[in-house]
Amino acid sequence: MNKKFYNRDAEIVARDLLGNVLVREINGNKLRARIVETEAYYGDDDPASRACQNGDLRKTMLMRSGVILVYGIHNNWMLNFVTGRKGKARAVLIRAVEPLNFSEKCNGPGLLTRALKIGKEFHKHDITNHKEMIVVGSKRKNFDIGKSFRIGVKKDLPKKLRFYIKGNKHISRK
DNA sequence: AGGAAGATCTACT
DNA sequence: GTAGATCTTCCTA
Repeated sequence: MNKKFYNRDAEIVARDLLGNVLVREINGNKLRARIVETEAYYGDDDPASRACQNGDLRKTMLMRSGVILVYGIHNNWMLNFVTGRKGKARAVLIRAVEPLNFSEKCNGPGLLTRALKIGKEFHKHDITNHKEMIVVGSKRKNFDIGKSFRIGVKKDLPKKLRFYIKGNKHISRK
């Protein structure tokens, strides 16, 4: 997926990311995983996002779209992509993926980063131009998209910002 | 320097 | 269903 793909509102990118394939290359081995669950995060006026505070996370969310943002919480790393126009503070969280050519469980944001060995090293790197991790488009998009409120957040916005592939067995929750 | 909060996961009841 | 582990980041003094 090119930069133009990410250069839209977080909600749109989150929805369009479903079904695409995340390719993680480790020592020449390619692990492929289909994205099945995402969430959109905003900076300003989003009480769930730490980017509504000052700090490195907010700064990163203000960077150009396509930047990888890795956020650590409770001994887990969260994988995000910065979206929207520069200066907008928006990002999409990858909450769950479906393993295609390996077997570790990826039905949760912390689990997938562990299975794919994604850590702080990727913070601020570029997902549209990276040797070890990219997202490739998929034509197989004949599925229904489900919507819900975000999971695990203390204070959510009054809007459904979580998207998932309906009926998929690898989403973190129904 | 210290502390609290946080977008989680696992295990046990 | 509930509790506890465990770590990074940000805020305050």
